[in-house]
Amino acid sequence: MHDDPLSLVFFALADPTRRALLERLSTGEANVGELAEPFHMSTQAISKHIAVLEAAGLVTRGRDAQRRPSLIQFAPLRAVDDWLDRYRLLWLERLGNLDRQLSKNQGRGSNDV
Amino acid sequence: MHDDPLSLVFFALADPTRRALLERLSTGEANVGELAEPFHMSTQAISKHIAVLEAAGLVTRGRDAQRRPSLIQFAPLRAVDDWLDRYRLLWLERLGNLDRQLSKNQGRGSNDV
DNA sequence: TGGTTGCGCAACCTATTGGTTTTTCACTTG
DNA sequence: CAAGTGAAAAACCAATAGGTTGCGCAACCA
Repeated sequence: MHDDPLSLVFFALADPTRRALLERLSTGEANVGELAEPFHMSTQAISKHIAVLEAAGLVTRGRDAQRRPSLIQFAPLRAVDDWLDRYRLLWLERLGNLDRQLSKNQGRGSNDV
Repeated sequence: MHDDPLSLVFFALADPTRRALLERLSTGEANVGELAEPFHMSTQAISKHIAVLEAAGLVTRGRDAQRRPSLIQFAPLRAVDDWLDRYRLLWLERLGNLDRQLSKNQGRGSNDV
């Protein structure tokens, strides 16, 4: 694995289980046991997944007696959003061109978006 | 690797080399030889990276004589954008709360964003 | 004090990555 | 047709991902 921040975030998100964990955490903090319940996977496996999310900065872990609740963090998601920015312009531009194409010569073949 | 579309996209993006390739391709199509040049890596290695991008739908490959130019595709990036939507609301909300906190009681401790 | 709960850590196993080199293929050109 | 070129395919290898089980530890409970 590459360890630059953005790669860590993308890598963390490249797994349905971890995205589901994140979604669950977006409704409020939870400890490992609670997070593991919907999945048929050991709590240790979930714990590892959380560690990956933590490495990416997507969650932080607190302490409440012997529980270790995970809390979602949005900053890395904003980083993804920022990274997307450079392409947003391009895909809008391409949509614009497409629109122009469509309105210019209506009723032709060969379209590839 | 999990093979659901979104995981493939995130996985493809979780590598600085592949993100650089994508950025290069955002300026126009290019064949493997051209793409490989800035990196000190074999063209075969680059070819594999492109295959990963292709699996995610981020590029398509055309044909021009014996060249096989890669062309960027924006749809998967829009999918990422859509996926982010569900969190955008939350992080804005949190920013809103933060703003309210800040304006309500200016000059206190304990802030965690 | 002794049992239970929540969780992290380490060891271990298998599948996959990410690079290499070698081979094969498709196409152009002399 | 033969030779040269751009690139994919295949075989191979070391490192890592992602799961498992087993163990230990700290905090609660009886």
